[in-house]
Amino acid sequence: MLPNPKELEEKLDPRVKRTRNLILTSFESLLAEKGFESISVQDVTDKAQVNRATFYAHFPDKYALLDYSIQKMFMAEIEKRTLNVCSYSEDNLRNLILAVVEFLSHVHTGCAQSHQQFESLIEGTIKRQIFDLLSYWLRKSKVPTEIPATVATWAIYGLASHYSHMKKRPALEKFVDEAFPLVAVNLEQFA
Amino acid sequence: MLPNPKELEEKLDPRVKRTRNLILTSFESLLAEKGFESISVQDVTDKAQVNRATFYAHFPDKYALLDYSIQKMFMAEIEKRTLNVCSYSEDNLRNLILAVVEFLSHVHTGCAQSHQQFESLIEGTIKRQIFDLLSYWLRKSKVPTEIPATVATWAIYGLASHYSHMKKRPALEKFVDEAFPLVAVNLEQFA
DNA sequence: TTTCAAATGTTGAGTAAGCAACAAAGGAGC
DNA sequence: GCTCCTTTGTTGCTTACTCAACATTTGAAA
Repeated sequence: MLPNPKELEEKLDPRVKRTRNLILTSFESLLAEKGFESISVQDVTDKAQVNRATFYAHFPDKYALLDYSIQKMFMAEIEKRTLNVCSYSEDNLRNLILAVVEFLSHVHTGCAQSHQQFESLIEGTIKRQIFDLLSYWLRKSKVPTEIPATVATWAIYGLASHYSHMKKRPALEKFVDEAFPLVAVNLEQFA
Repeated sequence: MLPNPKELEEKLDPRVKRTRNLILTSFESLLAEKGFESISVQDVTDKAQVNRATFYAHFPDKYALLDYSIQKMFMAEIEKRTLNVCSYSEDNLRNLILAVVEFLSHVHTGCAQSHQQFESLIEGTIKRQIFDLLSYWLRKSKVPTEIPATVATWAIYGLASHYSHMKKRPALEKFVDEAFPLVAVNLEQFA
């Protein structure tokens, strides 16, 4: 179920793809300039050179746009490591942790401001993505995966959030090496 | 009459502006890769991500597109020097010669191949632009300007063409200094 | 508190772009 | 000559985008 959104969006009307990209690009460049809350739909459509009514034809509001944007960026991080076309293994799990950490760090450096509101929106979106990915990895399992996937999801996000907020960040590799076993233990039955 | 095409095109439907820009950008990047004759309308619309039928809604054929492209690029060169909002003076004339020389040189370096066919299409377009500009410069004259403007137009283009085809080009300033009086003499009655 | 400007969503009618299918015109190779 | 394939323009129908106008909501200043 997971590795296919590509096919879907490639069959979209070219105008739709173009418009969404214009909106997305505009939004991401605005995020680099100022805080999410101070960005208006006007701002986005002005910079994208798209009519405001068109925006609402694609997104219910700017929160949906943030969600969409986060999803796309995170997915890119996942696909870069081909974690979207595989199953559970310790190695993949380690890479997933790395991906989440790098993604969150990237968000914190790339966005002008990130208030609590903003961060928790991201948190929800990313945790959903992680959970879906883990569920996909464990899809062949004969035992229920919901609980272990949930635990792992929260643990991974928590680790990444912690790391990206640390004042003195340790080396990435070292940090992941230390944290990894604590997550892996919850999933070792699927290895 | 001359300095206003801006206003006109700023009132265009945003979709039209967007589409024309996509087509134009695609075309200019293709010109940098291969010869004009070997570029098909397909090539242009593929790279522009625009439907082929849409192309024909904007341009009769690829020759019209070339014309449009040359006009825009040349106009940019003219506007950069604010030669579109002034009247005849020796100084402006010198700058015009410089602009044409630089434009033609730019074309010869920026385009992959330029056959005779291609060059004469450009020649026609540019000469029309030069002539219109000179006519605009002389618009307040009480005597007929057609003949002198024609002579100057051909002279200027000829100089630029000559320069941009030279094997060993002399310094630009030196060349223009030498050529300038020969053109100016035809227009000195308007100074 | 009141006021006022700015942002949010929504609507209906007009216009541009996409698409598939077509006839016709080269151009390359046999 | 012929075939085959590509490119060229064109068309009718569908879908997406634009625009102006509207009623609400929000937030900041008076």
